[in-house]
Amino acid sequence: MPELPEVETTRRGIAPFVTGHTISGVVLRNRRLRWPVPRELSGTLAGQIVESVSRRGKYLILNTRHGGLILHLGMSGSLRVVRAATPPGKFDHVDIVLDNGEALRLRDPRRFGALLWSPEPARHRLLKDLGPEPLSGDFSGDYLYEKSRGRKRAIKEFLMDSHVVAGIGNIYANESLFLAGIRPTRPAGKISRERYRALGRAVRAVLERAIRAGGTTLRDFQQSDGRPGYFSRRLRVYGRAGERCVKCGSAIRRVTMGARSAYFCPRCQH
DNA sequence: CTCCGATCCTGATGGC
DNA sequence: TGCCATCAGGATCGGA
Repeated sequence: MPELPEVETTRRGIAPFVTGHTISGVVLRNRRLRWPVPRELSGTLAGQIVESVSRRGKYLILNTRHGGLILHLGMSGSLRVVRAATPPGKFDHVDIVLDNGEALRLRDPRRFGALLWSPEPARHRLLKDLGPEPLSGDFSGDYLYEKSRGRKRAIKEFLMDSHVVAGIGNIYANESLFLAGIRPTRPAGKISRERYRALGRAVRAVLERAIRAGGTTLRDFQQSDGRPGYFSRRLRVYGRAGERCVKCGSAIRRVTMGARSAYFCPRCQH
C-alpha cells in the first residue's frame, strides 16, 4: 500500500499547505496505532513551525526547529488537508491542527501506521538503520550486488528489506523484478553483478514512473487531494495471476513467499 | 549475523 | 440475504 511512491506523492501533496505554518495543537481521537501515539504530542508540537516536509523510505517527517514529527502510513493510512471543523470519519484518528484553521488529518482504518516525535529524527531507532534511498546516488546495482553476497534469502524478500534499501514494498518489488527479468524466488546471493545492474535501473525506473502517476491505488490509498493513484493501470505483474504477460503472453503466476504474494512471468523471469 | 514466523487490524471477497 | 472464514500486508520482534 503506501510504498515509496505513495508516500512521496503524499509529501508533495501536503507540503505546500503545511510548510511555514504554526501548529496550534493535535487532536487525538484514537492513540492506538502501531505504537501508542504519545499523549503529550499536542503539548510538544503546539507553537512549533513546520519548516519542511521530508521523506525517508516510507516515513514522512514534519521538520521543525526542535526536531521532527515522524509519520508512517502503515498499510492503509492516508493524509488529507481539511478545514479543522470538518467532521471526522470513523477512521480519522489524528488531526494536526494549524494556525490557519486547517488540519492535517490522518486516516488509517487498519491502524498499522505510526506517529512519533523525535528531537533528532535521523537518529530515531526507526530511521537510523534504514538502507539507502533508491532514488539517490547511494543506491545502485553494484550496491545491491555487494550487499547480497552470502545471502540465501530470495531476491524479492531481500529487496523488500528496508535495511537493504528503503521504501520498496510488495508491489514495487514485484514490478522491478519483472522489468529486470529476475525471478522473485532466486536466492539474492547467487545473482550476477550484471543482473543486479539491470535490477538497479529497473527499481529506479519503476519508482520514478509510479511517482509521476501519483502512486498506486489498490483499495485504501488516495493522494492528499483525494484522487486515486494512477499507477494501478500500469502494473505489469502485481495482482495479475492468470492474466497474460505483456511481453510474451504466458500466464502470470502467483506464489506465496512468507505470507506475501509474488507474481512473475515464468517465461520472462529466471 | 541471518533467517523465519508471529503479530498488530479491518474491509473486501468468496463460499455456502 | 447473511454469516463465516480467509486474505492482504509493513516492519518489528523474538526465537532458531
